[in-house]
Amino acid sequence: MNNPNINMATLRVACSNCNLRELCLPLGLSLKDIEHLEELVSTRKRIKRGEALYRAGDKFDALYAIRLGFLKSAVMSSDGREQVTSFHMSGDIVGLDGLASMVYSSDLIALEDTEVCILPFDRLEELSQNMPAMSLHFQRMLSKEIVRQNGVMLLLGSMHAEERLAAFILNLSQRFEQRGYSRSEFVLRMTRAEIGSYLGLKLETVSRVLSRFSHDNLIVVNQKHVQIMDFEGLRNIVSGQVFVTNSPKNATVAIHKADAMAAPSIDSGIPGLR
Amino acid sequence: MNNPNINMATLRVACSNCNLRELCLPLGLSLKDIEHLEELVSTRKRIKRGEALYRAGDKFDALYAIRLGFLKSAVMSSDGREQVTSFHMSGDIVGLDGLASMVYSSDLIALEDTEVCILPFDRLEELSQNMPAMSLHFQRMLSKEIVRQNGVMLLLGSMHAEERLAAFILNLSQRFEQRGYSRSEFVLRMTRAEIGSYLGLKLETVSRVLSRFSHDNLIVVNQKHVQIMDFEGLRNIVSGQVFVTNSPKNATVAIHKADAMAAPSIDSGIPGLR
DNA sequence: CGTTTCGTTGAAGAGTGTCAAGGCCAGTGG
DNA sequence: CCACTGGCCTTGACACTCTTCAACGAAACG
Repeated sequence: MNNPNINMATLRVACSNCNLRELCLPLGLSLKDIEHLEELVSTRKRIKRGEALYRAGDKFDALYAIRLGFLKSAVMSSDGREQVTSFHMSGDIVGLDGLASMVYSSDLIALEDTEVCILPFDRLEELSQNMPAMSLHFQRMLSKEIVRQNGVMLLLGSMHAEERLAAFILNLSQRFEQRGYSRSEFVLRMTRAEIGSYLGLKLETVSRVLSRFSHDNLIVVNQKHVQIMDFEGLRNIVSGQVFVTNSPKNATVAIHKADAMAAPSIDSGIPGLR
Repeated sequence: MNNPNINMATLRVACSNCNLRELCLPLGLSLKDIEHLEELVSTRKRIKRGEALYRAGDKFDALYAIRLGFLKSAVMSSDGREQVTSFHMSGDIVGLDGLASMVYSSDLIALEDTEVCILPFDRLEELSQNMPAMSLHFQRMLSKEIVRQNGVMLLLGSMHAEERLAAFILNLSQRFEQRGYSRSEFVLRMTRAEIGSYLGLKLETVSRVLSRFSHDNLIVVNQKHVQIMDFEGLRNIVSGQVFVTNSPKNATVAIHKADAMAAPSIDSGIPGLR
């Protein structure tokens, strides 16, 4: 759009200055390590809303660190149904699925204008060899994604619509908070249909459940704008204790369950997963 | 049980002789590499049916290569619901979820008496540094697991009970075949409830759908024994073209869809995923 | 300002879940 | 060897959640 020269200049990377550093880099890197890294991260790239950063079947040649924006990953079934497998925001690293067979296995689509840092894979490979900390960090990221997906499988496999949506909202809230935004008020970048695909629900169900939450004063919804009014209430729904639609179950039981929930140690980051 | 000395002796590892090598090792390792590897793989371990190799919250200190047997991974929701996230058989590497935070995030339970090779993590780390091929192979395994889980999410998020079970049976069949067993006749090592948990269904639904498949001559079921009679029929169900219960949909459309299905290139190994 | 996409809501129906009863099988102990 | 037990599987009837179909309103876009 603008003069490409100016773009290239302004887009030169500086991981050391990047305020997303804590999100995508391992802790305790030396200055020298970071210099190495800045050689790796060659350039940035901008994707407009609706465009794909890559598509299933494209040759895998890079990972991407999201600087700004919002994207979805999705896979397609043989008969054309789309399944959104995750939503990504600033600080996330995407493209991890491409490593398996050197071909991306999912589509990555920008839900709003997005800017990413390109991490070319061949240089990443070199770097891993010279920098054990980097290699380990990379493996951790992959493993974290596996753990996250375990949480989604739990959600898809054993939760009701209300639990899924409560968990979804709380998870988004948490991620916004980590990035310095409000945890209680944010704008959904995806459509109801995309939320539904991610949660294994139809868009009408998503809309209805959000309305129900709104009616019960758990949240305020206005199209894409969401404000959380009652975190505790949402958490109770995730734990499968309260169903806003039906007669409230035995309150004593609910409290006992809440106690039980306080105990577990591991925080998966996915509401509802122990 | 037996004399532990004898056990230790017979249990000394020999990756070079192991007939599962192609499954768990990267191709093109030098003899020297393999020698290194055999230092890594210290000992084996036996787990009896019903026992856990590890549990969520246990300190992560090793990966395991399954030599013989059958296991399930499962995560638990805060209110006690179990979600089976995968079934593992010989040649699989398990424990990948532990790397993320150095603590396993799932339970790994043997569904039959099982024998595994222990890959202590500290030695794996060393090895990765001296052996780039190993490090890359390891990253690929992690990425493959991510791709597999994408397939499961597709299944859980957008398929009907019959499609899920057809996909499940075909996937098992394929994995048995890869290991030299019959692809058309095998024994399920897991219960209906465990299949249901994995597929996001109740055990009664699993039972009913299997009965329906049996009634339609797609398979023969006798408790845990399954024989596939009609692969094509199962594949059609996965593609969402045929529903055995209902009136057959427009046949022409089905054929068109089948054509569309033939085109895509990537084989995810998960029936139904492009 | 028209067109399109997106979101909400209602009514009816399909697909699974729930509850319950009974059968099959392996293991155990008399 | 047989009866008993407990776990697993099957099947039916009914309830319920979610989907489907449809209509309409609101926002976004060119």
